[in-house]
Amino acid sequence: MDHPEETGGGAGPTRGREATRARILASAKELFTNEGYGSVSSRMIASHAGVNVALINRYFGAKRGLLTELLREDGVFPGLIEGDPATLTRRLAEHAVSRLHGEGTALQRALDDSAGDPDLQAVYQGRITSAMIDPLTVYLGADSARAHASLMAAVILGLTRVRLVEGATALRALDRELLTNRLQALLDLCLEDFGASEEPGEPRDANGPGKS
Amino acid sequence: MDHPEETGGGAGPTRGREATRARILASAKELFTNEGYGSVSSRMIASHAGVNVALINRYFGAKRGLLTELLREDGVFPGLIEGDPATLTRRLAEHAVSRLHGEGTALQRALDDSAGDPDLQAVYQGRITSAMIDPLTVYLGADSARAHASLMAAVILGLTRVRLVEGATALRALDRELLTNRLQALLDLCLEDFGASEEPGEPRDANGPGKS
DNA sequence: GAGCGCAAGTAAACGCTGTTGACCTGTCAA
DNA sequence: TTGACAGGTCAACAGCGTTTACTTGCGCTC
Repeated sequence: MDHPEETGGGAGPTRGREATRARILASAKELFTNEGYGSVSSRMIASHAGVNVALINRYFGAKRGLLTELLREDGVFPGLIEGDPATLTRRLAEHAVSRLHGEGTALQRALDDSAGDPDLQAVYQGRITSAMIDPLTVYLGADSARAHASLMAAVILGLTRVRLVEGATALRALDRELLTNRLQALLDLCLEDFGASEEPGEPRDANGPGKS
Repeated sequence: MDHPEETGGGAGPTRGREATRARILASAKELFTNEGYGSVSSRMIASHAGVNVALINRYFGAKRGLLTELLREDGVFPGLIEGDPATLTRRLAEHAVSRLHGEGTALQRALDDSAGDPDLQAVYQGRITSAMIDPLTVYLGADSARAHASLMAAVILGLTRVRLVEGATALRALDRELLTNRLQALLDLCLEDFGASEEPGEPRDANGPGKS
């Protein structure tokens, strides 16, 4: 198991289990970041890493395994949920706007763009639930917490989706502060107790924002 | 294979350009509906339709062409946007909730579930913009109409996304009327004029819906 | 030191995909 | 009768993710 010395030591060996694993992972990260997930084949990763294709499946089970691993270290929703409850929606809104503007890890951006792929879908399926909805649910801790959390997730994910599908040029052109405020208001609204709080017959602005 | 006269007309010939096209389309629809898009291969469609694989590409350019064609007749957002402006958000909310509950065309449901596929993504990319965001923008007709429309689209698409990724069990367990009301309120909020209307420092319910 | 044994790495294939170009074939017009 | 041509077929292409059987290299024990 433990591989002694590994020639030269220090900076890192170029052979051996851990070294190879790391090399594959690094290549995958670089290629996914630059080309997206779907456009990068197992063979490309392997040849870029200077290893055999079969090793990808040996070490990561399948191409999808690479994704899981990369996302684990990258952290899709880094500690947004812990913290002062009073500013939760503000933090989430800022995070979402930041994502909308293409900020965040280069890998995150690339994966957002590849979000179509079934593999990504499958991996996100777990991550969004476990890294976002579940913690939110626990955090809120009320009866219908899960529903509130799901609603918030919908708003946040929907924004990513619109960016992907339409470009969200108009949204990105808005004053950032104003957009963040609006988003926060939406998230706050997601949190409000379900019940008789709304009056459906009385939309606030049904004619649009200033039809003039 | 059967080689009838096809002069009988009426029910339709089984050979000839239009007949073959229709047969392929029907098979694609049936298979996509039952198995999803990604799991159905060109060869499966062809063999189900009793035609040669090459004909799919001859008549529809590619597998993706089948999708485009099917979606054209199916109508993803059937005339929701025209109508009384005062009830626009209500209609959209009801539509979204209905989709959330898995109602709508069987094909729509199936395609929602396959939404991952790059092909679907590409086709939806055009459709969501042209069948939802563009009309909404025109409909609203204000300065920042596009931004409002994008925001509404985000909420609606996000809901689909959450259903896909998490199941949205909690949301579907809610009283349907309450959920629709909340959704309508969210959409109304999307429509409000951007400006100094919100006070970001004062979240409505930051501790969650009744931490008790 | 010789030989064993296992982990690391490799080569070649498998079965599948969407797609294409060359080839038949039946029907209709000249 | 002959030609043209649309409709239909077949076999192949290039690529994919993945797997199986194999070779190599290294440490450990006898």
